[in-house]
Amino acid sequence: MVKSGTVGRMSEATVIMTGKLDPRSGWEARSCPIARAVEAVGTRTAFLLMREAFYGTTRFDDFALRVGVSEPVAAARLKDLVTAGLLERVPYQDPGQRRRLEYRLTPMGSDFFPVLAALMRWGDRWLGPSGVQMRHRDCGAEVGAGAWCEAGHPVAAGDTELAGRPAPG
Amino acid sequence: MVKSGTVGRMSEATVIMTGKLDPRSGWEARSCPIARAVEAVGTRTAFLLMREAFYGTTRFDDFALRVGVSEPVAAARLKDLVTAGLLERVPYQDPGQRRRLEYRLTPMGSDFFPVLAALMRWGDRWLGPSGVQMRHRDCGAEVGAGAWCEAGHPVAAGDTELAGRPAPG
DNA sequence: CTGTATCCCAGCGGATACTG
DNA sequence: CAGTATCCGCTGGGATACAG
Repeated sequence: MVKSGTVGRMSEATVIMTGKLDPRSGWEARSCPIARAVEAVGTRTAFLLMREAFYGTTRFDDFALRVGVSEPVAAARLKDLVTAGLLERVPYQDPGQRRRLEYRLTPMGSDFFPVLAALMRWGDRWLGPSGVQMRHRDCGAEVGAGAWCEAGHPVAAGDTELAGRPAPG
Repeated sequence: MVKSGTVGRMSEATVIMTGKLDPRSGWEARSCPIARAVEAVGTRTAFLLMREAFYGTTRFDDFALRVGVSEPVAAARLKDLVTAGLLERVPYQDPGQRRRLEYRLTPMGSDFFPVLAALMRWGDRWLGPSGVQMRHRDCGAEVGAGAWCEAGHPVAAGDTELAGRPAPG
């Protein structure tokens, strides 16, 4: 989000890169990639806008309508996402039409896809089937998401060890 | 979040399952698994609490300290996560100590792991290396995350087709 | 069609104080 | 150690109106 505020008192010096977070646990802002990722994307609405982008939405109106937020909110969150580098506004021109701008995923934004895929799979599994299916265009098989180690093993929660994390407390 | 509010005006009848969202796009609350997943987890803080749970944190104080939120906030979000079914409070007793409660991941919560893994990988790749490494306990290899289809192909953004989504607009 | 400006409300979160 | 109670400010978000 790269915004000020939200976390009450904190010196400017503690704000690194994507920002803020508590001096008590220096861990947060400096190191934790999850914290930084959530921070970079922003709010719930931003997540949904990213979803729309993956679904192929490019026009402002469609973003607002399909995500179900008001125009001012859509404008603000889209701007945030552009600032964060996940989306970009590119001009285009349909034949015979005037010049327009559309929102498109940057490489950084495109690479966010596994997060959305993982969320989709989890939601379908634990919150009841949604009736929505995502298929691989090339082969038609359904798309899943998960974690694995570089040796190729699937990795579940608890199968991991962390290194490089600052001592807690 | 399973909370009221936030979305201004909307009849109770439109609130389905995990809640709220705009009647304009019936799609939201009913179908979109991503919207429901984000909704179920809740806020930024809830994400970070889930991260801590995966890192092995079980005690209230540690959650508050390591996530960097005040006790009231930690209490509220942890309660939400328990209500949502991601965490559970289980009693335990160390020898010679009094009875305690600890927060533990439910199966539903454990299965959220791929989302966190994907966020971690994305954060490290696009927001700069964090210095944190997650390794597979069994083999020591680093853990990644991504999407693939059931035929085994890796799937990137744009390689997908959606089915079952209500017509937008 | 693609936004911006303004006003208002409500939830999240910080701080402090207090209980078991 | 594990919370709860209270107060208060900030940001996100809805609604409406207006602009390029």
